[in-house]
Amino acid sequence: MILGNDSTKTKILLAAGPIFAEKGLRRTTVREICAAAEVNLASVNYYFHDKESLYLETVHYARAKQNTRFPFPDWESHTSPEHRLRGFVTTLLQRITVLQEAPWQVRLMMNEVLNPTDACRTLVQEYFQPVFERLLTIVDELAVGKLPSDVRTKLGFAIVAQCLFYRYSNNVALMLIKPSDQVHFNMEALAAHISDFCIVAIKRGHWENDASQTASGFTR
Amino acid sequence: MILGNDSTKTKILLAAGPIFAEKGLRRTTVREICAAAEVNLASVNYYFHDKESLYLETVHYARAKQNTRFPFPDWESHTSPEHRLRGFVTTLLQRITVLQEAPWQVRLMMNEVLNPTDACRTLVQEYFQPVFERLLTIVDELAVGKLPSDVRTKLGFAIVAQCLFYRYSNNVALMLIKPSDQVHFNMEALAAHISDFCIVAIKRGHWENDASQTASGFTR
DNA sequence: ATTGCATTTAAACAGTTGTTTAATACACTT
DNA sequence: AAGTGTATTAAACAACTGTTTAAATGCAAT
Repeated sequence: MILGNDSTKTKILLAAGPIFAEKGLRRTTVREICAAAEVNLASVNYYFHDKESLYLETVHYARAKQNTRFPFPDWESHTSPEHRLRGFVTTLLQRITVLQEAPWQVRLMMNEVLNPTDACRTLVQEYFQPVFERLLTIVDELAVGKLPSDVRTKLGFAIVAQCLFYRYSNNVALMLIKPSDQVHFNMEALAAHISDFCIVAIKRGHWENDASQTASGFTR
Repeated sequence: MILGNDSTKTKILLAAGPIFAEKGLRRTTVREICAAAEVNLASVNYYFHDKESLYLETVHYARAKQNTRFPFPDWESHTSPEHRLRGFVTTLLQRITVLQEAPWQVRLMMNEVLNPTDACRTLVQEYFQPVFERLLTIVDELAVGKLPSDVRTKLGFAIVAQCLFYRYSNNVALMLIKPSDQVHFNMEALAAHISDFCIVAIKRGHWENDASQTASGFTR
């Protein structure tokens, strides 16, 4: 069945997205969705069986949409890993940043990360996993030697963590930043800082062996 | 008024904490709290006026309690900043980690960070701010030169971000870690890795000037 | 025109929610 | 013993929830 943008089913789907994203599954009411979609109250149950099934379809729709927006750059082969990482971090920040009023698709997926429902597993497999693998290849190129599998993952997490921080903890972060400094926390500056921070750590750290480097290299 | 542990008011306060922490303000019901506290349904409104006021008092209580548990070590003056950072990261991870079944006080405060209510501002001022300042003094000692104010904050965020990641994104992280690697993601190993990662980046990076180091130092 | 079927609609249902009420029980003072 | 103020209780209230129902509507095929 091909659905036009004005069909009742798609009207519901499009209206439900932003509302679910803002208030989560539990706090949004079917009545609110139907009012926004300008359809009858019973339509949700008619087309989606129940509220939760509509939510699952909404998450699926959000993921599909977000794949085409802010695509990761397709670098030429001679691009340095430093440049690639900078591009990766920039794109990731663009996708998730709250500063520029993140689209509801992002909010929806973030909610899934923080408070997973049944939609979370496929979200990771089909959306996060490929992106993360891509990041890890950059990490491999940056590192001097071959990385142990777990260290590789930890380094990838370190990069992602810093990007996510400015989304999850944005409210608190703003309270901890001196007002006169807030100019320096725009997206470009943050992307540059995070990239530089991780590049230094990955290139200069000794990650080849599992053992901690603190015990050997640092004074107590 | 001095309240015994068996008074109705404290019974409510103690019962409400874990429930609010697990389900958030909206999804917990007054009936559930009263059942857990073994008090009458009307007692919440009698002692706390309404549900939200009880929630605010619960957050306040949680913050007060958490200050005494997992205290940050009081290092001797000759302790190296590397060692202090390791201790800081370890304590922070201990406080917030989900692996060891975080106490409800932590969950409650995390919920406030992600979905701030009126309780968030005082939480930051009286709890997060002092801890963060403490971290920044360690960062200052680690860095080679004097840090610009905004860079100082960014470096502090970098450390906090990596600790928070393993709490906020724990579910997703577990799906991205190879099963055979999961042994290496225990608390001690993570604390060591995060510390080492940040120590290398802070000590070896050139953070004195505002300008990005990528443009000058890295090849394209 | 009539049939058949998908869609839409208003209304009702059954359950849960936070809050209020009015009656009762209790401890303490006078 | 009577009075007073606090604490507790069961019940009810009013609003809101997701879902269901049964009737009405639209519309293409017969």
